[in-house]
Amino acid sequence: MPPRGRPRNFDRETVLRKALDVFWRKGFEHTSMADLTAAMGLNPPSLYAAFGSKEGLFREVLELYRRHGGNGIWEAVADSASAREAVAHVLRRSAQAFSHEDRPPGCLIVLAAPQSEGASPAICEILREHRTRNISVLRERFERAVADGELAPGTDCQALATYLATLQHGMSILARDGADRAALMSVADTGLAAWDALVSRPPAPAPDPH
Amino acid sequence: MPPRGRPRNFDRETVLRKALDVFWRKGFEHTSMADLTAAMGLNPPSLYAAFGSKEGLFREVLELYRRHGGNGIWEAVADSASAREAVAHVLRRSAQAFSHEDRPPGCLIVLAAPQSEGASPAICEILREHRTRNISVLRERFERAVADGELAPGTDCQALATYLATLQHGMSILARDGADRAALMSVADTGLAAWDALVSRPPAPAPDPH
DNA sequence: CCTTTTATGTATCGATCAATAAAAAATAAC
DNA sequence: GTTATTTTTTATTGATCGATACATAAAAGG
Repeated sequence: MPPRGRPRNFDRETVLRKALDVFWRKGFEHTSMADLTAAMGLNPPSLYAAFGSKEGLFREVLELYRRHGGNGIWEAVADSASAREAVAHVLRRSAQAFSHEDRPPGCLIVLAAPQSEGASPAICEILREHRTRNISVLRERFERAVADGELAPGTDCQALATYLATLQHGMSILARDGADRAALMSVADTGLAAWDALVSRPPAPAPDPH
Repeated sequence: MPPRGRPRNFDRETVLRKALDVFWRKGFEHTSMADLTAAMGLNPPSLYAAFGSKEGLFREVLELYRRHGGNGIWEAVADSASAREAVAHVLRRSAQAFSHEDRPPGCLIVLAAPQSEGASPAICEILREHRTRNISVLRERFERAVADGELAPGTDCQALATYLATLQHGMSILARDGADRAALMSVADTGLAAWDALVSRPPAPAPDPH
């Protein structure tokens, strides 16, 4: 049964995708409501009735990004067959996603509001939490790898996770600076080679024959 | 001999430091002229007479940052005794500088205007060139290290330089997200360990006895 | 002194910011 | 058809944006 009043003549997800594109290219602060209404094809009152405010719109855009635009970079980490596969996936998938020709370069979550002051504090905090969670996701996978025996006991999983997330966040800057897919993939491959070298177990000491 | 008219009652460099602090914390776009006049203690006409425009002020702030605020992260690369020392210096000095308690966290050049659209295109381009130059500085040092025999012939200097600059740029994001000096230094040390592992020459084949 | 020159303080410019008021339009319930 | 409900359209709102006009103040040159 349709609702009582006049039906809206736009699809919520369709216009959210338009908003995502604008926020992704221009960041939160520099995207004006005029930019959004133009891109979404809505008059301001329709936009505010549907999404509440610029900040509320961005929150919904961020959810859409995580569902469809985030490209599954981080979601696959927990289910990956090994820590190495998780690292390879994150780095290479990032290189691909950040150079996708149909999308703005780099990651919305890294690039949309890097200032600690200035942009809406709530927006900054949400994005910061997403970035911090990237580290946790990696760390937890690495800890499991230690328990599984893939990684040596005593491996500093927090340090490795922070290091890799930092590299991946830097790849957004690189992409935004115009790097092509080959350059991004080169960084990913170098990072993966570094991973292999970092976590290679030193030759196990000969077991005590006694 | 003093100039003809009424002397200005502020020191150019002193107020530039105030402006640097504001731009560093809030980025180019979200810093308003009202923020700047308040922090610098100037009325708008004095500010415009001295610096021309917000963009002109930022250009001078950027020069000041490179001279005094940049902390000598990249300047020492060309003169470093070895490629490894250059890498160690860049990573560790960044960890220190990005967590200096008297300064905003992270690097102005990475954080001030990450959007490709939106902020003044000229400002974005200047910052982008600085970041790109970071890669070149590293690459050139690595190429010299290959010529010196420190690095193996055939080493992909461009890939290594891009990888390390990407890591260093990511450290600004990490710092802006609140990481303390220990966390930043952990990333630096991990990156340095990765460097050592990446460039370690495979054992040289036994020289042909003939 | 008076003129010239430069900097300052006050007040404000038009443009744009995010967000709305009010009325007309389009549907369902009755 | 009439009413109730919701969306759309049009036209603005006060606030803030970067940047200035204008008059005054403070110095040097004559």
